[in-house]
Amino acid sequence: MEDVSVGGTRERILRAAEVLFADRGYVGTRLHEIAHSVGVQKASLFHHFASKEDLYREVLKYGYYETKLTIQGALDGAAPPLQKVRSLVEAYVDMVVAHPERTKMLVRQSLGDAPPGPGADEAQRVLGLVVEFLSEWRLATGSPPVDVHAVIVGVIGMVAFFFTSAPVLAPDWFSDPLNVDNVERVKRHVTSVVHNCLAAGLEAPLRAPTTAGAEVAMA
Amino acid sequence: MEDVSVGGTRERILRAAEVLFADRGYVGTRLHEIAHSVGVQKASLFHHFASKEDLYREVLKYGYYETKLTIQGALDGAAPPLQKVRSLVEAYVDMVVAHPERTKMLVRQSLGDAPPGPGADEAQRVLGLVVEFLSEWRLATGSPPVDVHAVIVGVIGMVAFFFTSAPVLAPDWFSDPLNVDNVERVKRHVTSVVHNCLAAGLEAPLRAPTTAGAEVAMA
DNA sequence: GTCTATATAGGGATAGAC
DNA sequence: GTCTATCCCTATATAGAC
Repeated sequence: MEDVSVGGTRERILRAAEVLFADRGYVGTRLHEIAHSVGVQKASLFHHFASKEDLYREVLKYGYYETKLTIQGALDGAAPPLQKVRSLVEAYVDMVVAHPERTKMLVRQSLGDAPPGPGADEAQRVLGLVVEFLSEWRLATGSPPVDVHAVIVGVIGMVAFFFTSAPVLAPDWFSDPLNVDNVERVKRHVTSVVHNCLAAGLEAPLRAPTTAGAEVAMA
Repeated sequence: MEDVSVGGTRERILRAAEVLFADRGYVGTRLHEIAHSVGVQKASLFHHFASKEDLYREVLKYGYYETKLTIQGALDGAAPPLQKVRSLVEAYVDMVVAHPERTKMLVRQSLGDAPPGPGADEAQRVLGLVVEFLSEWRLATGSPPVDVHAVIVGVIGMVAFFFTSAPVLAPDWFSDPLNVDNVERVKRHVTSVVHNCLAAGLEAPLRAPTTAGAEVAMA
């Protein structure tokens, strides 16, 4: 998988397409706009990609690839499991913050926006990594029968919703998804939820640090 | 606000449009499909609605209206607050299950799918109802400084994601959003999360009934 | 109030010069 | 590898008969 972060017209197209696909959806995005955003003519796109659908799939593939890297990175290493859970949440949130478009695209994809393609399989494989980790750990520690899938899918939904939909739904409270305070607030909340779910039956249930700053006035 | 559940061509158009808009998004939905689904000719739609955009807004307006009714219904009455919280979650989940299309549409809307219109204001007003209820209750009970907005927005995101995206993301675990077991599982999980968040500092932290049936094998 | 027929526009994709 | 010009199709919307 090639690095998309530097030069090359092909790469610049991919990056521009990601933003636009995320913002307007597959059908809502016009090739004209992508081309304009890159600074080339529409016809030039067809030299690099066979079709709009092909371009979309390439963008999506790269998104899944990096997501998988992020998750695996947090899962590898020898840290104690409970610490890993925290790293996982942090890494995931950081990735969402760093690439909001990508997350928006994945949400759209899961709404059934575009040609299914190979995307679904890839997503399930990434999900499987986390499920496996949590399941094994849960069995090892003998924590009560938590619905591991529910925890994970719930977290993905929560985080995605915070950064993609909350600015529209609750602009007075969460106007800027890139704001550092907002990011910290989400991390704290999500970590707290996960810990409560997983440690629900343990001796000393972990709580996320409940800072007073978490309090926010009504709009 | 007229009742949409019975006869009338206009009403049948609204219902068909809701399903299609939810499934394919605003741009992805063709007026031809809506007409075909109702069993009339495309041109007839323009007798009932001024434009595609007008039709979309009408559908959306009705969705917000019923959502508001649901929330208010759960909030009214004299039940003890902690019980109300549970009713709120149940009522919300039930509504999502009863009208998956509506929820999908609202998620799409919050992704920025369509002409903003009056929708955003309406959504914020509904959200405000819940924020107010939880905030007042939290102050009264003196529970620790929870981020009320985070809890609510998180729950909305979780539930929406379970029923709209999970079937695509984790089909082996959550293939059928209408399955009774799945619905119960979601309710249990969400209620548990909310209780843990709100009762985090109370004397006897409430836990949702953790049935053994919640456990699910890896796919 | 619903139909058939048509106007008008825009989007994806191709041809072929440079 | 990028451009201009163009083909072809589909989508929204309108006109006007019944």
